[in-house]
This record gives sequence, structure tokens and C-alpha cells, in this order.
Amino acid sequence: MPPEAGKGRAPNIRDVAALAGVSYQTVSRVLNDSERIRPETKQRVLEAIEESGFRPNQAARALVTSRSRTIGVLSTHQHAHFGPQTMVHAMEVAAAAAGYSLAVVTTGTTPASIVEALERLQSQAVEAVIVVAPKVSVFEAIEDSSLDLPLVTLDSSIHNKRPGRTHSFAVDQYEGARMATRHLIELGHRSIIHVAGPQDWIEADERMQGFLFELGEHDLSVRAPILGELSAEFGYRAGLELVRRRDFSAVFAANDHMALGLLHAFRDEGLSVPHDVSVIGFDDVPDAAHYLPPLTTVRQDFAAVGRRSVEIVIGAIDSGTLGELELIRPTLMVRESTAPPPSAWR
Amino acid sequence: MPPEAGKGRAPNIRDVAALAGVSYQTVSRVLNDSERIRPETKQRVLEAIEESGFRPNQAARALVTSRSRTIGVLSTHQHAHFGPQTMVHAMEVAAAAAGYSLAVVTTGTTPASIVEALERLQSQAVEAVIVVAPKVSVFEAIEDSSLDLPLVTLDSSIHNKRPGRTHSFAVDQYEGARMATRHLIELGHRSIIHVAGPQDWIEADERMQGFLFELGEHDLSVRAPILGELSAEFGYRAGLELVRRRDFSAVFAANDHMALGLLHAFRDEGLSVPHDVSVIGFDDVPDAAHYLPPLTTVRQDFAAVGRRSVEIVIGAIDSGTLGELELIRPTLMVRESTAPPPSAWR
DNA sequence: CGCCGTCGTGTGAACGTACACATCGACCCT
DNA sequence: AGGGTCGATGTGTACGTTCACACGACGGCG
Repeated sequence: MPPEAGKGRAPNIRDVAALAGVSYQTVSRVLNDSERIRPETKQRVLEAIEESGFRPNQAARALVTSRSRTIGVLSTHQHAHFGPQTMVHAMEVAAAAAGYSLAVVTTGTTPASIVEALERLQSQAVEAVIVVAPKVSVFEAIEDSSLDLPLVTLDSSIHNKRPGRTHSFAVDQYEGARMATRHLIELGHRSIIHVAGPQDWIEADERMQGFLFELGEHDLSVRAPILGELSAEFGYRAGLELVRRRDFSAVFAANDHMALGLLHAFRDEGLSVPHDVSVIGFDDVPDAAHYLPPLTTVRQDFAAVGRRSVEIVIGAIDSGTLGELELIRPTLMVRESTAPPPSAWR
Repeated sequence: MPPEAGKGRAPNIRDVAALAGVSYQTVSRVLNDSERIRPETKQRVLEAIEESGFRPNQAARALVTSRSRTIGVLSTHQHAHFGPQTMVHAMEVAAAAAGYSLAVVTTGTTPASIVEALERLQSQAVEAVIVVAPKVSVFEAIEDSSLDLPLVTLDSSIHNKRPGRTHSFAVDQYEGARMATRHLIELGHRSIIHVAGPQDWIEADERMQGFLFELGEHDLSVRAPILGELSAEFGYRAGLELVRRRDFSAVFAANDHMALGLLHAFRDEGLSVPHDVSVIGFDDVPDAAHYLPPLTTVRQDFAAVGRRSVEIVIGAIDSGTLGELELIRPTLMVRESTAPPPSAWR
């Protein structure tokens, strides 16, 4: 008999039970592989399931258990780049392995749209939430929205301690920024500019803090960072402006896209990287190794963050409590966009 | 009374009904905004909903209607780039506007993993499927898996007509490839190489076909295309190889990442783009305008594809039939990586 | 030798909603 | 004036599953 060949209605556990000659409850037990079931009975039920093409009805299951086995992911499109994409994919895989599904909701960053997104997640009865939009306003919206669910935000808030129930986990942005800055300093740079991301983005702020701290450690003076969006376009404009100032020998960009824009601007203005000026990025997107010149940058293991975040929230669902969250260390990828400063700067 | 302050149990329509002094059925009618309900009654019910913090239980609703209001998206990580990301986001927005949710499942491209992904989608009771992994093997797996759902694949299969129930929709890759090729020809190039993507990817094949057709139109001879993955890394290796041959004045890369790798290789080998050789890409990723030199490429409106694909499947859910699917035209973005060939090539 | 615990399985409810139908009053038309 | 229609709301039931509990058989133990 071909599966799914029935009378329109999908088979349910009673059909399976009849086929196997047992009660529906026995089928249910097989489905939830409880003990207390004779191996041969189990076998018979499994065959009946196979033969009937039975597929458990998630809605019915969710209704009676009031568990959706779904994890909500709140993401933002503004940041629709390599990192989030990689993290969400890793979450998907990890969730599937644990028998969970993902409900991904993308949103803007206005309070209204975040509240609306949380509504959508709640109406999907998610059991936990992972937030990939680490923005201050997002946290505020979450705090306001009195939702009572395990919630993890993917950021490394060392200098952005927040009250309330939000826990965070991520690659250590602060440490990454320190690594990048230290690398430039060790090459001999004394005048370093930071082209930073929007400061209401936690990670951007963490990178800035790490940068400032490391400068302080080496008694280097701080030039005002340039603030803008994390795009190549902004990096380009910032680069054009920087060329006019010429009061630096190295630039630490808050991400690789910005760094690409900087490379473009410097090139347009006749500055050679790394001969005249060094540039370092952040993220290590796959393209970074093929920028001109290949970009020195800080690699984040996004996949690990995604995987781990799912483990964390599932642990929280089961135990009701978030464990200790240890940040992941980034690694420095030295390529060709950094070099010792020209002699005039030593 | 604060919402959600109850006794553990979430309020249901009966609670709301009691609060409003009506029957639960009346509440149900308000929820599904049917007519035949007196405005003042409706108002009273809405207030009761507000006061109780009631939120409809999707599981119960899905159980009784046997409709999940969920659209499944089958995506592949191998292609975890700008295009899919943008499309999925647009789908999300469009689906939400129509009262649907998305269930995104990412997968490898082996038959086994695709079957498994389809299983997962079916177990989530999706009402339609959008496939963002336009690979031949994916279609075969779909055909095998006797799933009886509206299904749209996001590709432009002109030269890959397939049997069965799979309909396709996308930006016209064939036309885009023709536009790119024509642009090079109009600049005066007679010897053009195509660095192609994997030919079991429909879009990669369509681009190749468009390229070949346009060459034929102008009686130009065809050099063997180079086949590989759609990454900067592969573009770089292909570029190194091409430099040794030197039997071309222009390269059409199957996507922007590949083009970036080519730029890198040519630069490494002392070839100037576009002076010595022209390079054109495909996609117009946001970074492309800041490559060195800024990349001439073919822009696809991914967001439109995402939006439209959701409209299409929702239409199919409602009416049971897919409408006519008209491909979206891409646009040529001329920047600085293409120029007339050096005199030796004229 | 009878009692009780355990194993394996079955029976009755309940989850929260929507659909089909029933009810009840008011209004219209002849 | 009375039957029919329609508009507004209420009542019963079903969806497919799991949980709590009941039940019979079997074995060990006092």
C-alpha cells in the first residue's frame, strides 16, 4: 500500500494503533520512546507507522503539552550580513539536532517594530528567544515587554551591563578590539584612528571600548573616532574624510565592510595600503582574504556562537536557569593590509 | 489588573467570554473578524481581550483548522550569501503582512539531507514550500518525496525545463548573463572567458547558457568556461590560471565573489583592471561598488523575488493553483572594472 | 500459598479553538 | 395578523495528542 494513499485525512495514532493491534496510548508511548514497552510491541508499532505513513501532528502535541519545541530568533535586517547569517544557520542545525525548530523573525530597530516582532514570536508560542540584534533600544523594548521566557542576546556586554533578565553570550568583542589595536601598536603605530559602528549597537561599542582601553595601556593619545554605519559605503566616505586629515598611520575599522570602503577611498586618493597607512578590520568575512590588499582582521567564530546559544537556551528551557556564559575568544588573522608605519611616523 | 497575572494558566477564549459576558463562540467570531456581530458587542469583547492579556493559541487553532499558516523555506547554507539572505528577509516581511509565519530550514545539497529537510518541513505542517536551493539534485529529491504542497523554486529555468509540479520564479539569470556579455562585446571585446559556477546549480547554468547564446549571436568563438564554486577563493585560483593563458581580454564571472577573487589574482600578477583586462560580475552585492576597481555587475532585485514568491505561494494556498510566473529583469550596473580592450586585442 | 510490587498495556479525560447547527427575537411582506 | 426570513448569539462536537490513572498478569517473597 502506498503511503498517503488514504481518504484525504492524514492517519493519526488511532489508525496506527488499529493497524498494529494495540491501543492508541501504546503508539503514543512508542512515539515518545518511553520505557515500559515490550520490544516486539514497539517493533510492531513502528512497522504500522511506516506502513501508514503516519506523521505526528505537532499542533495537537503542542496543544496538550503546551510546548511548541520552537525557539524564537529575533534578528535584524539592518545587519543582514555574514555574521548573523552564519549564526542563524548554526542555530538551525543545533536546534534540529535537539528536536527543536526555529522561528526567525526579522525586524527593524525601532521600539515599535521590536515590540511587534516579540508579539509575533509570542504568538508562535516560542519557548525561548535568542536575540541577534544587540542594540540598546532592543534591550529596552524587551525589558518593557514583560515576556517571561529564557532569553539570550548575542553580544558580549562587558561595558554594557544591563539589569533585568537578559543574559548575553558572544565572541568577546572587547578582547577582539584589543587584539586588533595591540597588533597595530606592536607594528609601531602611535596614531591610530577607529572608524566605529553605531554606538547604540552593543558590539560596536564593545569594540570601541576595547580600542580605547588598549590605547590607554600604551599611553597613546586618542583621536576622536568616526562614527557611522557598518557598511562599505560609509567606510568609503569616512576614508575620504580621513585622507584630508592625515593625522594617523593606521585605521581600525569596526568591521570588514567598512575596511573595504577605507581601502577604496585610500586607493582613490593615492594612498598605498599598507605602505602609507595600515588598515585592520573585524569579522573575517570570506571575501576579506581577497580584498586589495588582503585584509588583516579579527576572526569571529560565528558558527560556534550560534551552536552554543541554542545549547544555552535549551538548557534554560529544561532547567529553568541559564548557566555560566563564557565568551568565545576571537583570533587575529594577519594578512597584508597592516605593516609598520612609514618612517615619518616613527 | 495587570495582564498575565493569572494562575499560571494562560487565558483562553472562555475566560475572555466570561469577562465580556458573552459566549466563547462570540469571542471566536471577533477573533476571526466575521461579520454578523454587533459593533458594541465586538467592542466589549476586544476590551476583555485586552484586559485579560489573551493571546490566541496557535496550536489549538492549527489543530482544528488543520492549517498552520506557515510557509516552509528550504535554503542551503552552501550558498549562504547576500542573495538568499535578502530574499528570506523579504519573504519574512511579506509573510507576516499576510498573517503567515516562515519555517526556514537550511540544509546541505546531498539527496539525503534534502529529504531530511523536507521531512522537517512536513512535520511542521507547512502549507507551501519555497526552495532557495536551485540545484538539480534538489529538484530530484523533491520529485521523489511525493509531497503534495504548492511549491515554488527560486530559479529562472528557461533551459532547465523540468517535469513535475515544481514551478520556478526568479530574476532572469539568462537575460542577465546576456546583458553582461553584450556589455563586454559592445566595448569591443572579442575574446571573453566565463568563470562559471557549479553547473548543477540552475542559476549558474542559466548564466552560462545566456553567455554562450550571446557569443553566438555575435559570431564569437567560445573558449572553455572554467567551472568552480561561487567563492572569492575559487575566483582567485581561476584568475591565477587564466593569467598564464592570457588568451582573453575580458572575464565574465558568475558572481561578484568570484569577480573579487579574479581582481585579486590579476592584481597579484601585475595585470591592471580594466586597462589590461575587463571583469564583470553578477549579483551586485553591497560591497561590489567598493571593490578595486568598483565592479561592473548585474544587479538582481532579490527583495522583489522574495516578496513575490510569498505572494505566489499564498495565492496557491488559497486558490490551489500557481498563476503565471513572470521573471524579473535584472539591471546592468556599469562601474569601473570594464573598459575597451587594449589595442592588441582589437 | 496468598499478597504485593512491577511490568506492560488500556481507558478516560483534557488541552483551546473553529465549524455546524440550534435558538431566539425582530422585522418585513402579503 | 401570521408565517417566513434574517441577524445576532449560544450549544454541541471534533481535531490528535498526552497525562493521570486503572487494570490484569506475572513473579518474588514472607
